[in-house]
Amino acid sequence: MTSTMPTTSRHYHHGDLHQTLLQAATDIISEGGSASLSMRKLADRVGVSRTAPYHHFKDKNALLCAIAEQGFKQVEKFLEEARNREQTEPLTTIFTGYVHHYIKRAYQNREQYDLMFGREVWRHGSPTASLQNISRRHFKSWLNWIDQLCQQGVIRSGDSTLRTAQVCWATLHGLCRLLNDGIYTEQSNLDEMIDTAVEMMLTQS
Amino acid sequence: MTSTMPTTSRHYHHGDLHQTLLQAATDIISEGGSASLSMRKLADRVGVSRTAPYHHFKDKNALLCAIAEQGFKQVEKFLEEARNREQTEPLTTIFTGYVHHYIKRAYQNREQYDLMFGREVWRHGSPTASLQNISRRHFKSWLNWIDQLCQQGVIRSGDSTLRTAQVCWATLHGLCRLLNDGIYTEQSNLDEMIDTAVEMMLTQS
DNA sequence: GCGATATTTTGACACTGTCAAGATTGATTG
DNA sequence: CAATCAATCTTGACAGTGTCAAAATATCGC
Repeated sequence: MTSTMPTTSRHYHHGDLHQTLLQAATDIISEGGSASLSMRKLADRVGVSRTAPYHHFKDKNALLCAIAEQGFKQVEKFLEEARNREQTEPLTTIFTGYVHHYIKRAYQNREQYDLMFGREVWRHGSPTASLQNISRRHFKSWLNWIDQLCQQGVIRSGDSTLRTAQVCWATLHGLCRLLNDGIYTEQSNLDEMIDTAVEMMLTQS
Repeated sequence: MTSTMPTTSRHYHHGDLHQTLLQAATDIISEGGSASLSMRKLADRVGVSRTAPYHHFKDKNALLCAIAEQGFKQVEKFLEEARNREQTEPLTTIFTGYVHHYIKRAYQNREQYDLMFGREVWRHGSPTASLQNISRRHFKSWLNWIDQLCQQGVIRSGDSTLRTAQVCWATLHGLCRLLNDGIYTEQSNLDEMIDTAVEMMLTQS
């Protein structure tokens, strides 16, 4: 039945435990946060013994890093898609749309977002090499875009576009966190807030 | 010896365990985050038995809330002091100074800051009633100030000063988090970034 | 088929939060 | 001053946690 399994995936006993664990862990976390993820319960849910996951992820930390990594891949892909629309849509529209999307995605995947940028991995844990790489790569993409938008006069730039990119992203990030952490609970005004934030960045008042 | 102890503090067996616990817990957390705070180790360090703290704080959650609460008290006090200087200093200078101070304080007390605004308490835990109160009160103070600065033409206001206040604070918060969570590790450029952020908020370009 | 290797399991250890029940102490009241 | 009562603290216990070591099992290359 699984005899003609090709290419990439290994499937010794379980099929593809690595991928299964990743998916199940993401599900668990999306409900109760990374604190609610127990390696033992995870193994239980997937149907393997307590320590089986340790052959696919060195640590709980490594598992969390892998989840974060997936998030970066998705966001990076979306940024590319946005920039590919540069010929067909006005830049301001694209940028505004991207910001709206970014924040909403962060909200829909709060816990994953927290892993991507939170202290648990980056300060208390130890970010995987590959997580560090993809994270750096993604920020470079963002910087690249903001730089272009500054040159094209779309975004208010100060002395340094690097600083501008940092601050712009910090603003997005701040909004995400206030939403995700349950401080601004009313998402009814969310769109308004995002628009206000974007207006602060754009050149046109 | 402790016979003439007056006024506020109780001191049955220990002296003032409540306060001692709060202080010790703050110390522990400031090193390794709230995850590194174990109720048992805390009790141990203070020199009482494992469950003694539970007579002063219902939960680990309650203890964390108490720590967060102290943080709000300090920040609130500082905001008041800033506004009291309104006659003697230009408003722009005061505002800029406040922002710098706010972010630096957040960085110096990262873990406490995380408790004040993080998901651990606000979403996964259950914020104490008194924590909710002081937090709300503090945001009202901030809103009040921003409202005034908008009216005085210091800060760029959009349609709603409420939204402006939210976005301005989100920006501060975002910077704090990027710093605190170890994503922007170089604090050498911190002052520049803060200035860029402030410029984005001010009317004068 | 055989040996090497990847994968999974069982057992164990030290740790966690916190509940229940008992012991001790301090304040209060008669 | 003595007795009562409540506040405070301790000991014992339970179910959980992450993860290491060693043993068992399955799969692959030859």
